[in-house]
Amino acid sequence: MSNTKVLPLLEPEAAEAVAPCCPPLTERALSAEEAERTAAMFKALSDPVRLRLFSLVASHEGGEACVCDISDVGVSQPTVSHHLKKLKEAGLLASERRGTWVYYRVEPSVVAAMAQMLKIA
Amino acid sequence: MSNTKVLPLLEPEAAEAVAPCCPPLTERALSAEEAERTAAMFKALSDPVRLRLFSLVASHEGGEACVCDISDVGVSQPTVSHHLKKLKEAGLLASERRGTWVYYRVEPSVVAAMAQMLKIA
DNA sequence: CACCTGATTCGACAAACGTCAACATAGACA
DNA sequence: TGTCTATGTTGACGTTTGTCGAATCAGGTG
Repeated sequence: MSNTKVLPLLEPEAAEAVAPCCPPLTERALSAEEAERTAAMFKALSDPVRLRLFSLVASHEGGEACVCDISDVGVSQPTVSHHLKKLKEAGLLASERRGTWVYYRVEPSVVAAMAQMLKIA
Repeated sequence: MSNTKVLPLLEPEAAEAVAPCCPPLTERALSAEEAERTAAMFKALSDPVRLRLFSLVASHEGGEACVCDISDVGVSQPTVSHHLKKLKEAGLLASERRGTWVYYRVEPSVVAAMAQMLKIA
């Protein structure tokens, strides 16, 4: 196939959309588009396996973890890869290959935006 | 179905599921059961329509809203009812019938628990 | 009582999702 | 070069989810 394909590291659209998107949910009602974008972030954490993977990365020393360190969550390796991809597409994780292994780390600003929305009262 | 400790303010089911579940995700990795319970809460907010309904209730004056006040989110009324039920089952909303109308309000402790999990350093 | 309005439940269907086995790709090393 | 290990991708399958129309329930009013 083509060797000039674009790497979906962190789509500029997602990066821009997430940062200024989120007033606290008590402040005002969300528009349809805001709800669409925001729901996508929550959906990324709505699966038990994904949530475990995310917590494994988030709680790992150094703030990042190799896939090999977090693959023991009770599903097959392709499934782990699939979930990590979803977390990456949602902007919650970033990945980087260093030699043999691929490391994932949390994208703090996106998670902070989610937390801010849940600032009730 | 009832377990050891139940907070008086919450439905037994919801209190059981939510109360002791949530260290910050950076603190340690979630167990399978913790992830199961927690993912259910995030799943409740993972749909755009549900998220809009939730924000409509949360941002409504007095902290509660009649179904009739928030039904205009672009789906049929049975669908609205279905989503409100899901939010209630997840412990995020509580409902009360007063005469003709049914009022929904946010369950602050549950939302606070979710926010605490996203406290990323 | 009958009638009306607000809200939920039921039944059905298409779309989205999670999962796996098989295959493909990337890098290390001999 | 070839082989081995670590990740990612593909294709398929069963389950779950979101949606609606129709029916039903609940409460107020005449």
